[in-house]
Amino acid sequence: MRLLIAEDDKLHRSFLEDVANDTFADLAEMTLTSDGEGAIEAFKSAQYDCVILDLQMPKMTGVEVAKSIWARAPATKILFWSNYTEEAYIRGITKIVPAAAVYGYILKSAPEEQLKLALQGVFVAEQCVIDREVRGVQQRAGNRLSGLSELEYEALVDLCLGLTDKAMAARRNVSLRGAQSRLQSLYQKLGLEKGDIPSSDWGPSFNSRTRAISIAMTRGILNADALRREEEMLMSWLSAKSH
Amino acid sequence: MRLLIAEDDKLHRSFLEDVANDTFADLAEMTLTSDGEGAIEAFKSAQYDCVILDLQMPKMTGVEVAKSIWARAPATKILFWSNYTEEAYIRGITKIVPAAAVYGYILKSAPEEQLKLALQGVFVAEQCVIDREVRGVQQRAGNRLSGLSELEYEALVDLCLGLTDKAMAARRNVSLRGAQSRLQSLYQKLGLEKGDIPSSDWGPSFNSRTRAISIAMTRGILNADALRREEEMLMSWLSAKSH
DNA sequence: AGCAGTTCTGCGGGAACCCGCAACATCCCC
DNA sequence: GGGGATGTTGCGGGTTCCCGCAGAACTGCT
Repeated sequence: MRLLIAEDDKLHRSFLEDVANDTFADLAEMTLTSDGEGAIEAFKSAQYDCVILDLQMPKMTGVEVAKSIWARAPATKILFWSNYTEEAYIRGITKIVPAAAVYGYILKSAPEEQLKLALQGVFVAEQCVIDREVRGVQQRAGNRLSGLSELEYEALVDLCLGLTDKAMAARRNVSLRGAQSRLQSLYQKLGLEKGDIPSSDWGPSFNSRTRAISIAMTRGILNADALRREEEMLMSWLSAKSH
Repeated sequence: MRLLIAEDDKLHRSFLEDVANDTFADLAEMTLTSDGEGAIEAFKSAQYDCVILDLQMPKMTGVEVAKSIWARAPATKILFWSNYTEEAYIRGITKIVPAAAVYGYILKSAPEEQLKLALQGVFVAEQCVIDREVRGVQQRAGNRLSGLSELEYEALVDLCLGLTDKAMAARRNVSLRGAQSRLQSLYQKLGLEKGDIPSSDWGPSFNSRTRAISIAMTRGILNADALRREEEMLMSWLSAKSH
């Protein structure tokens, strides 16, 4: 077994190293990296069949690293090992996981025992091991009623970036009304009914536009990290637009 | 010396324990807790002169814990030990630190050597030890030109919570135009000039209201955690308003 | 007192936004 | 081919927002 580990926190990294050494007797090689670029480079120079990834690393998300790895070798088994159950990451993962790929998702707060089980399950037994809590979020996100569709998610991103309706329309190639329509269904999904707050005396307390952002951020549908990445994508689109 | 440590990540916690044991020979007592409530309770039942706090813990921020501790015993020496340099936390700290209090702020990413130095500096030599990076943010926040005034910060909070102008006016006890005026100066401070994006052909690309939120979040002036706390304060104000 | 700096206020107009209504266009499934 | 679900588009009007102008209040400093 050849194992690659990417984790920026040095304590967590050496912890993973210890547990891996403890769990597997047949480790042909183990490589440790502290960021996404390092992981991708390491994977290019030598093939690994098992990978442990921290989501939330400087510069590059674990999700992006996984995407690059799976693009090169779809059979690679990946265990995601993260701090929180941010919906932003979970959505990203379920979007890039290949058809029959083996992967796992476990939280850092879980006891060591569970981590060992996950390592065994994903890397040896080749089964998907998803933490209960994560599973819950994943299911909600996939649910047609409570989760956001791809289009609604796009609208949310544009909204959080601070675009106007007109700009959204231009970016997504729809009419102005089309963009507004997407916003409307987004508001509905996020639960922005008029009677949210029991009818205050000084009129409507919430501005749908900004309230939607507030809800998205507190629920973790989008986080500051994802926002920074989306900002970059917006900028590159902007410069491409002006040929 | 009597030392209290609050840190939710168990790896980091035991690391702190080791380093503290390693650094100080005269430890009369050391208590470890994994959340804010535990720390406050521990501090009530037995006096400590030195405290290490993680910001960003579940339910209660290290900032709130520090506030409670300093309210009870202003001479307590506190070392903040955090992941990132979120302006949200730094602003909170500088707001609650008593006149002549001794404290320090060091990042988890710093090498062990620096942590030891900070422990010595704050707890023994009784000097303030602030990480360079943090110091930079702190200074920018205090600067009249680039940093936000208290009023502008309030406006930002209300904005990010999704309130309407009218609701802000009601909450802050100013006229409608007053609230809008605060927003205007906020926009200006955040750098929302009209020519931000080089004059796109399809009109103004950014909605000031949402763009301001975007900038605040990516810069870390406000984070999801702080937002959730502010949300609670808003709700309690709301229910108080309707007696 | 005088003066600068900051904040609050009303007024008014132009722009942006929210959304109900109604008409299509797809696509899928029975 | 007839529902059904989903997504797009135009129209219209009521609301909210953004902001320039100008005056008033309040601070701290000389």
